Amino acid sequence: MTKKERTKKFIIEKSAEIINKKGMASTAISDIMEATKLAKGGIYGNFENKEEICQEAFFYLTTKLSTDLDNAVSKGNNTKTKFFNLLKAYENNKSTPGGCPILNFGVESDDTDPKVKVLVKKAIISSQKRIFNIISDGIANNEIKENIDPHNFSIKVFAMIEGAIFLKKILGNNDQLTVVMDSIKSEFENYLR
Amino acid sequence: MTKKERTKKFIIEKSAEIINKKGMASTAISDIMEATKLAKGGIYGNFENKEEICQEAFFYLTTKLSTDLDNAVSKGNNTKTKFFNLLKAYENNKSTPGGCPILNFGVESDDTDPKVKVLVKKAIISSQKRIFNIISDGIANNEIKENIDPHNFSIKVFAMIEGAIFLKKILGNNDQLTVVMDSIKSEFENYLR
DNA sequence: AAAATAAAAGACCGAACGGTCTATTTTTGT
DNA sequence: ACAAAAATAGACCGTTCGGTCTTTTATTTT
Repeated sequence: MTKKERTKKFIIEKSAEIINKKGMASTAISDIMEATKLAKGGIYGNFENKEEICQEAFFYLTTKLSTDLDNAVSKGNNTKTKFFNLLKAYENNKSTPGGCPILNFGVESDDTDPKVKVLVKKAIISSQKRIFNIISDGIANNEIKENIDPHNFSIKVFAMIEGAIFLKKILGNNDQLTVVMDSIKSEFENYLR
Repeated sequence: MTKKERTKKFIIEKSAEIINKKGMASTAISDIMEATKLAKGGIYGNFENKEEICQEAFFYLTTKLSTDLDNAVSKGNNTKTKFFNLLKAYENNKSTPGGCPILNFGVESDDTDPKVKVLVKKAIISSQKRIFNIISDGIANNEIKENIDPHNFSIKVFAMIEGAIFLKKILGNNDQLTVVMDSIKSEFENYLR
C-alpha cells in the first residue's frame, strides 16, 4: 500500500464517522482537517472534492457494516443461529458509530444528492438479499417451512430493523429496539420446522 | 388574524416543504426568500433566526400530519376500519411532501440539534399512542383478542411504517411499502375476534 | 386625508464555506 | 548521502452563509 493509499484510507476512516453523525452538508472540510490533523493541502491532495469524500465515506461504512454482518451470519451453523446472529449484529452495531449509514445517507441524499442515493439504493438491495439468502437456504435445507415468502419476509424485516434503529437513535435507549427485535425473532420461530 | 400572523404562517407553509425535502442545514434563507418572494427584512421581521423557522416548520408539518391521520382514523366506525384507514393515510401521505417529517428531521437532528430532537421524540411517542389507542379501544370493545400487547404492537407497527416510508423514498416506488403495509394488515387480522 | 404605526426591502457585515496554488517539507529511489 | 519525486502546509480566492440595520413602503388609526 502506497503512502497515498494509506493517507486516503486514514482520511476516510476519520471522515466517515463524522459524516455519518453530522451529515454530509453539515460536515465541513475544516471538521475533517481537525480530525485528521491535516491541512487543506493534505486533504485536497488526496481527494478531488468534498463530494468524493462523502461517497467514499459511505462506501467505507457500508462495506465495514456488511463485513460485520456477513461475519456474524457465517458464525451460525444453522438457519436459526445465522438469522439470530444477524439480528444481534444489527442490534450491537459497533462497526458504524452514528447509526446505520444507509438510513443517515439515505434520508439526506434523497432530495439533494442523486449519486449517493444510488449508492444507498444498492446497499438496501444488498442488505435485503442477505436476509433473503438466509431464509431461502433455510427452506432448501428443510429447516424452514415453505409457507414463508422469503422475498416479502426480507423486505419486512429490513423495514423493521431500520425503523428500530431510528427509534434507538432518537429515543436514546434500546428499549423499543429490543421490542422490535424480539418480535422479529418470535415471528421467525413460527416458520421453523 | 393579524398581518404578522398571516405572513408568519405563509412563510412557514412555504419553508416547511423545502426544509422537509432538503433538510435544515441545506436549506438557506435565500431558498426561503425565493419561495416566499420576500426579502430578508420580510423573513427576519417575522422570525428571530433560521433555527426558529426550522422548529416551527417541523411543528407545522407534524401538526398537519397528525390532523390528517386523526381524521382518517375518525372516519372508521370500528377498530379494523380505523386501523386500516390509518395505514392508508400513511401510505398516501399527501399532507407532507418530502416524506415523513419525523424521519427527516429525526435523522438530521440526532447528532446536531438537541432541541429539534426533543420535538421529534414527542412526535414519535404521540404517533405510537395513536396506534396504541386504536388497539386498546378495540380490546375494550371486544373487537380485538386480548392476546395482543398493544404497547409492543404499536412500537412494532410504527417501526415498520417508518422503515417502509424510507424504502419508498429511496427506491422511488410503492412496491416495498405495499409489501410492508399488507404484512401489517395481515398480522392485525389475526387479532380480530 | 393625514398622521402614526407596522412591515418589508435590500445594502451591508463578518464569518465560514469549498476549493486553488505555490512554497516547503517529507519520502523515495539510487 | 543525495537528487528526484511525492505529499503536505497554509496563505489566498471568490462565494455564500446567517444575520443586522436603515430606508422605504404599506397599512392602520384618527
